[in-house]
Amino acid sequence: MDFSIGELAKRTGVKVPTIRYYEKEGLLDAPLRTQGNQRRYRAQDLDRLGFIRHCRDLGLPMPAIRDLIDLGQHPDKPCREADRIAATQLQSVRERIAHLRKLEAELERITASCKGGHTVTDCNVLKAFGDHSLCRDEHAAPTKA
Amino acid sequence: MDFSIGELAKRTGVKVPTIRYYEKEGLLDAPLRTQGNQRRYRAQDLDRLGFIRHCRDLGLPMPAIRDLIDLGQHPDKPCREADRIAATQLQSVRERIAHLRKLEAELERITASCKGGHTVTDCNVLKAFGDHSLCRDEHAAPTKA
DNA sequence: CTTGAACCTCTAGTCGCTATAGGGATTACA
DNA sequence: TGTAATCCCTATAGCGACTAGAGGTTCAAG
Repeated sequence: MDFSIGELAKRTGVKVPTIRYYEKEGLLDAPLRTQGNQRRYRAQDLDRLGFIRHCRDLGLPMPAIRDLIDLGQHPDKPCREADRIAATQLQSVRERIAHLRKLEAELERITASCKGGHTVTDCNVLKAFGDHSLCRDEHAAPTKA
Repeated sequence: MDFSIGELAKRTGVKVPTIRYYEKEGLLDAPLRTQGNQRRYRAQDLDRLGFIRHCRDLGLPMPAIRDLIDLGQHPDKPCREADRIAATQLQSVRERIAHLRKLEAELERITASCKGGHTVTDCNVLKAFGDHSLCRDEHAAPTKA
């Protein structure tokens, strides 16, 4: 019926300190304790932690997960908000991909410029790292919105 | 000839506290100071900071930048190391892209599952966030090597 | 000579954990 | 019942790469 934090960790693949951290951050409810002050969890905590873990794997930041959990507690609310969170995350993922693809292109160009020139003095790689004007594109990190 | 930290910031687009941080971390040499203890920079510092900034824009972690700078100070060394750093970074960028593309696919699927079902009770988006078995692929974050 | 902008150092906060220290609880087995 | 192994507890500090703020000093222009 009840199980320890170690059991919960084993069943979900989430590490023990991380579980305690989620509790402190309010993503997991504080569970009952034994007389000796140890946490004892139930099936519903397993579900909740599985939800959190999947959201984290999908890259959602913790405030977004908090919002989704709150939403899950109010079954009558419209699910527009959940959809908005998913869409926002999708957009952010796409922006990060776009940025990384530019980096990929520049880094390809930079590594290709190494003709085995042997010493640092005439090293195109070092030159390329130093000089943005050699780049085809802008590629500065996006100011996170 | 010499200029202040604010000037250096303006010319490179790197913020003043960040410049001080780079100095503390050993990426920038400690510059000369005025009698009143204010930093005064020269052209070479501008070049160095430009190099650092471009590397950061390309996503290089600070230890890699440190290595490149060290390398630049020893013109006789082979540039193999610089090439290796670039190649490593390229690989890491490619891995991150691969991961994000999986997330993108799952998030597309999740957002598409919202048929405007109106309330949370029958919200496919929330279900999808909670249940990895609905996903087509593995998409957990890669354990960073 | 005064004003106001720019500078100084130091500390703490960001995010999502992870690691460690220094202890107490539980469980399995003899 | 004793004891040893393994678990669990709290609290604090660290990661990377900055950013923000407090509280005080110096510089440059008028």
